[in-house]
Amino acid sequence: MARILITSAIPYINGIKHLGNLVGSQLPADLYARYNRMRGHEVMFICATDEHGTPAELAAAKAGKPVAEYCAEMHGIQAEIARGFRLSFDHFGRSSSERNHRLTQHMARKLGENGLIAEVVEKQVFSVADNRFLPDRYIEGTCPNCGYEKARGDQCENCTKQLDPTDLINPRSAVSGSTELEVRETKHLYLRQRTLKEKLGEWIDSKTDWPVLTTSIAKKWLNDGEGLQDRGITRDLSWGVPAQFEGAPWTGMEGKVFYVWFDAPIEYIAGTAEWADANGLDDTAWERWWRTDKGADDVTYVQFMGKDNVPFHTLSFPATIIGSEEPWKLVDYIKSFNYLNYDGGQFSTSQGRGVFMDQALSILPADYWRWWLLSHAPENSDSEFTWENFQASVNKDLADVLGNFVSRVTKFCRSKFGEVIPEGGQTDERAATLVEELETRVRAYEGHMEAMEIRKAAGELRAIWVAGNEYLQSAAPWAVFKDDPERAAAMVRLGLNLVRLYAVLSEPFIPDASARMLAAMGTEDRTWPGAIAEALAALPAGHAFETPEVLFRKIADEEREDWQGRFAGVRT
RNA sequence: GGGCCUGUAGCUCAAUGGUUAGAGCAGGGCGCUCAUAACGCCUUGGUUGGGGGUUCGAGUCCCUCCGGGCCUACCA
Repeated sequence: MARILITSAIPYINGIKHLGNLVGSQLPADLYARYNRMRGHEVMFICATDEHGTPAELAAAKAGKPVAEYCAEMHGIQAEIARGFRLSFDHFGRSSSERNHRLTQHMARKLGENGLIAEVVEKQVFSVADNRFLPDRYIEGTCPNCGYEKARGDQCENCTKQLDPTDLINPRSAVSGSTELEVRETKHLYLRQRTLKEKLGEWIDSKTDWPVLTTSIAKKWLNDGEGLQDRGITRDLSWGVPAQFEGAPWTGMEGKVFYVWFDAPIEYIAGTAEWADANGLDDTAWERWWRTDKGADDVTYVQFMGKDNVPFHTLSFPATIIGSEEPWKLVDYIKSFNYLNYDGGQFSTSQGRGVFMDQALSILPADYWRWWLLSHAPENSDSEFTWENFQASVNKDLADVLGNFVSRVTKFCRSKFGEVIPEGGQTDERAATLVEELETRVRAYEGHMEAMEIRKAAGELRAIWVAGNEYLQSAAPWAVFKDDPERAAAMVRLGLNLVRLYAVLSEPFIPDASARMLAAMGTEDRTWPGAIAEALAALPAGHAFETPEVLFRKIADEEREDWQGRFAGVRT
């Protein structure tokens, strides 16, 4: 039994995430966690909300609420939606937790003691009306290059020219529109990543099995231009982890907080501590997942994230861990994803374009989305959601191939033998052929799941479902029944056992349907199949079952057209 | 501007430099009737974005052009 630590990139607090966010981190992480639990491994699966930073403060202000209250509320909403999608976190924490405050400050202090923090005085734009320093992109003005009037301080989206906020003509605050802007001096702490460049480079080079997407982004940041740069890890904000605390080896940081990207990954650790707290366990319970001096030596740590998160997980966070010179567990494998696009364009939170997690669940149950998203996960390149494709995949794969298989087996048995696994008869060579095929396919499925080849795993699982229909078609128990009911009984017994086997194999993808299939078969036996022949004998003759309601309903053309129109425009 | 990824059948995607480029869906034909008009079998369909090169051999490696995407360090 292995011990596997899994973290999903933590979703930002300001609003409900769309399906692209879901499929880029939380959903594949959940798939992997569920699979490993099914295989009997000890799994710790942690996620949280990422609650600090300028956008959170602005979103709270817009909602007319204190930021702490706003975040608490949004955390509750996101947690509820995560449950709706059956995301099986062992704990869904908060980066604003007391645990994360303490651990973030601890890390900063260690880094300071190890000479890895520099104090830097720099100039930043301050908005008097907003009473806050503005990040570059929150300053708008006319582009000096192309004349576009809504250019941002970091870059003009019209001509793509890189800008400095002071380049802008008629600069104004993107928050309030105020033009009362001043350049002020402010002191910040910098993490001296340059010092760690060599160690980080060696570490990345040792990860030869990581996805190209992951290592190429890391290497680019490490080696491009002047190489890895030191990075500011504090901000002039009020909501966050205070950068000044008892024993901190620096002064003059009053009223400043750590940068959200400094404290967010630390929340993976703090979130595990929150898990221990929530379950009444002491520190040793979470430290055995994270401290290699306290039992985490045999842990395999896998992170899931969208490609935009990669630099922070390959460089900044490891710099924090390595720089602390404490025995924290470093990540073993990073699975990164490209983006999911929506019907020819991008999902857009600001424009309300695309399907958001709450809307998705209001239309169809979680399994429908889980299946489509996972079987189309953007592993190698950006992929695209279209309603036609969604409808076709769900109807064919879930309703016709799997759902109808369960339906035809159970209903045939009910009408000929009653709702009990029938006895008697022998299976023939067709059954042997099926067992042989499943043996190969199940092992291939396991291989893909272990390698986190999600689309390939989905394809293999589907082929396993199809094999059941092929068997029934060639065995034709409905014809055999007419003059040899016992032989038909053996075929049906096999078919009903296939339903149980499919429930077990499919659990990571479609947990609700899996549970319904097991319930219908009247069993709680979720044993992962070793030898297929044995697994197909789990339900003995005489065992009672129930004929389930339709497992997956089909999506009608009119529904699809309705949804297509509903999610094209601006969210109301 | 720079870096990386990407372009394969109508659609979504596969193919350690090695037979005749494969699947699923859609399309066509046949079969079956247990089942959610479902299932099974057979089948049409490709100058692998264009051009050049390396190689006994290129979807794959190199150059170039065209198209799409991401990142580019103060959004997260």
